[in-house]
Amino acid sequence: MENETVKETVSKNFIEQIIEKDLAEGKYEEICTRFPPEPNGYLHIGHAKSILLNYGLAQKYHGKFNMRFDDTNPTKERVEFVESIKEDIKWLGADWGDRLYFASDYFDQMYEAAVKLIKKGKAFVCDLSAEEIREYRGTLTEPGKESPYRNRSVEENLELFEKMKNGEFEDGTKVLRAKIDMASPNINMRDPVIYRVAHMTHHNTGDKWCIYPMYDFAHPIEDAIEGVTHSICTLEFEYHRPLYDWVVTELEYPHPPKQIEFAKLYLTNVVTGKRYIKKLVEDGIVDGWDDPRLVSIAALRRRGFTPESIQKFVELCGVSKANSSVDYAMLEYCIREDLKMKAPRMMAVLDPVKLVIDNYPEGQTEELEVPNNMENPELGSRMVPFGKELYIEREDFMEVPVKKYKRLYPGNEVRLMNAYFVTCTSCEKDQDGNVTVIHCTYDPASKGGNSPDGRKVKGTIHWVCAQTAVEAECRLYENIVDEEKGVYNKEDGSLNLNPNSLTLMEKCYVEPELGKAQPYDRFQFVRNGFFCVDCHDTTSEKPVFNRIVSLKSSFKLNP
RNA sequence: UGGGCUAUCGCCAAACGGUAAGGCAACGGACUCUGACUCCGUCAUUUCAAGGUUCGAAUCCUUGUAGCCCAGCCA
Repeated sequence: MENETVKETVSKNFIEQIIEKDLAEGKYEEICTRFPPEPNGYLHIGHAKSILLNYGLAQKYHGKFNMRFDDTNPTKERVEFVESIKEDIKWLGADWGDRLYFASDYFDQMYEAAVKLIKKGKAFVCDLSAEEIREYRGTLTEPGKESPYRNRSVEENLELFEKMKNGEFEDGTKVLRAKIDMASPNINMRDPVIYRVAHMTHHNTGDKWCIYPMYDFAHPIEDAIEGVTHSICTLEFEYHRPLYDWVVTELEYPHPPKQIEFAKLYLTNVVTGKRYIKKLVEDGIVDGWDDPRLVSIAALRRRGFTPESIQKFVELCGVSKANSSVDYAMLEYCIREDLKMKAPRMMAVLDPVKLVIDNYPEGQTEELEVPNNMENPELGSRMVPFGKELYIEREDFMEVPVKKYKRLYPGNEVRLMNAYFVTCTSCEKDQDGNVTVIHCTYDPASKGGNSPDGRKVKGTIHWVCAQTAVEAECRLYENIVDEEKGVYNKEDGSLNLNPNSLTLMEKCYVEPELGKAQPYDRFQFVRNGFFCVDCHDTTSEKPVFNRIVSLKSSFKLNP
């Protein structure tokens, strides 16, 4: 509700500057952007940048945002992907309203556009094979040769193209090419193929067509038909822009759209890129497209990231034309920032060891009221059971403390969070020297976590009551930091390690309240990080928590 | 070696000829019932390099250097 216009003076990115200039010059009355994925895979964090950028621009300048499936190549596309893409975009918060389109719905218009080019003498049917076309194209340093079919008459081209459409030719035997310039230094302009024959069932148009337009021809037409004003795409299409412009010019669209390119988003230490994620999935290195170790939108969602955190992240990354790789720490910052006030702060012991309070009455239990989020009273409070035997984090006890250690060690007094002060008296160990039980005494006067005599303790540790604790499984994902060799080996194309290392903590104890948590519920586990209930393993008796992100710590137990 | 694009702190990224924003990370310190959070402080005399123009250059000019992209009937 509040319009805290503290709005930091965020500088405008270069696309916003272009749009504002166009608007100021009256070039367009209203802008229109679009997100045009090919339904050939799942969306990932990189797409989020494009989606949120296009959607955000439309919002900011009170324009329109189109959702369009660029489904011009049936060999790669599946309906399964169009559904997942729609779901992911909705989840991210981009609302296309009723502006959902399919490039395949424009096939008739594209066909007519091709006929128009033929009639203008700007396109011709070519009989060269794929290999021959490649040979004729020339190289990066040498100009190409003109196709022997380049000078067919308009009538012949028209007739041949119609026959292509009617299925009279086999796949690969004929293509329609734009007639531009075989000597152009820009290879994209060397009579590019704009229509190919492919006898294949399309997910949307079925068997109606056996010829399909190429991206370079189809895309500008799609944009023009929809009234897109700013067609924002990634850098690799920059060199295609002359062709984009050629198409809209030759087709004589009254208000041609304009292509603008920006740099893709890369994240350090993770696998971005549809191709590589796909490979990890297909090779069985991960469980599926939504394996929480991935950075696909589905995976981030399952891991527990919020749409808000991703919006914030994309906003923070900015938009430019410089290839760059954003530090994963930035994403972590965004999710911590978002969940800090929203998530209840609960107690869970991931690596438990038993703590016995020797002077606590045998058989006694009590319930303590604990605030759900000390910094956000709106989240209320809960009752947490307490008893003689508790579990605490193994890490919170050291028989021989290291310097500066302020948690539990023989003789030291600490606070059990929101409960009592306890002083460690001794510990029991097994034959291997592992601590099995820690003994302590408590100060009944310190109930609630403060001593009436005003004495202070240095450390506060978290705990769960052994008798009422719920067993759970926690999955810790640790991002690989300072790992310069990365995940993908460019030399041999191999993927040598997971984007995040995974540690399974199978015997965790959580407070009873957490046992009731539902999929997607998010919590901060005191001193451990932010966790989210996994949405998959609902069959399991034990709740499963995915760690979204750990908490920062300036104290290292093992330096 | 043809063409297109890009170079500003460890990582993103502003600055549009007027004297290098901001965020992340890092590092100090304060605070703390989470070694978290919060708070305060430090962090580019210099913008890939070298020349030049100018009272004045990250911005303009020259010449280099490095990286990315393009030779699919993929998008």
